[in-house]
Amino acid sequence: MSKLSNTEVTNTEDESVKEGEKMKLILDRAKDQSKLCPVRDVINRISDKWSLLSILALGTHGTLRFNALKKEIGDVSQRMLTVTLRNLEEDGFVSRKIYAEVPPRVEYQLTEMGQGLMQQALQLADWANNQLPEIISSRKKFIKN
Amino acid sequence: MSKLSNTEVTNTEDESVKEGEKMKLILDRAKDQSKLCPVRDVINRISDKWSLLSILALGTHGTLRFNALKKEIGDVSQRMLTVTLRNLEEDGFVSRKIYAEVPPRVEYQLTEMGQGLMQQALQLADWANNQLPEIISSRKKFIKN
DNA sequence: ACTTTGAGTTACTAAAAGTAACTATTAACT
DNA sequence: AGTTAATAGTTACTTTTAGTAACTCAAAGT
Repeated sequence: MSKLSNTEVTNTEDESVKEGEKMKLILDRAKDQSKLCPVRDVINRISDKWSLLSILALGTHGTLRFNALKKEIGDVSQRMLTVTLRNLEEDGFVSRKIYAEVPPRVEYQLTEMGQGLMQQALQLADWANNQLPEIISSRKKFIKN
Repeated sequence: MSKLSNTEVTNTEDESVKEGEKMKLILDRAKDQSKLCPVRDVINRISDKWSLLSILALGTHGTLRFNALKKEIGDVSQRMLTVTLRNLEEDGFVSRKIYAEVPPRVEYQLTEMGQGLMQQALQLADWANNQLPEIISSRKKFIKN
């Protein structure tokens, strides 16, 4: 089935580290609250209302200034866009270039890693799109019962 | 009803619908708040603190009773696990079987679609794992400046 | 001297996530 | 008979997070 990684996860070793093994490791990590879990981390980052939208918008446009991005997304407030972009910047998904002008100009774009994240998001989105009918029908049934 | 097309991700059509096109459609959908967006939907569902963990736990164990799942996850409260499972059930990612016994027995397991979601999650997790060093170093730098 | 512009902050309110303590049911134990 | 134990939840409450509206700053245009 689906190739499990796009960036050559596994090493010199053979492919015998299978899904099951990997899954176990990931689960263990997720369960252990003491060390940081990349799954949770990434999920947490993109799980708010605006991160994915920002990433997708930047992905489609290449470079956008703050207000252009804001307009592109449509209904995000200034504060939330700022917060979102700071978070994405902190993790290295977007870069932020400030030009010392007045009025200020700030340009945002995806980093390479950000583009990778977008790829991931798109895959998920694609899958989600395909599942949508089933999800919707499941919800309808659930409400009935 | 029967599973409709969850293994059927990519269809009979040629591959000529490329990323760019797909991306645009997805973005448009995401931006239009009036119709439901599967990306947001799925992201929202798995973005809370416990959904992914539940899915991964069920994925590794096949079937689990409520308390077994609770123990497996470790630090989730009863209420949050209930809420999480209801949400996952509502969307058709997990199934819930109640046995009329005393004390009650309720068994949870992933549906086929739930397994698909887990695959998606694992891919994301795998990618995230690979990016972790870069994310961490990015965070360190960010704090400094 | 007053308004506009871009990219934010600040101070606040609404909503969501999370916790601790309670319930229902019946079998088993004392 | 009364108490306890087990499972799968609820209810009532508190803490966190998301979100909004109004403000700031510096220079240029009118």
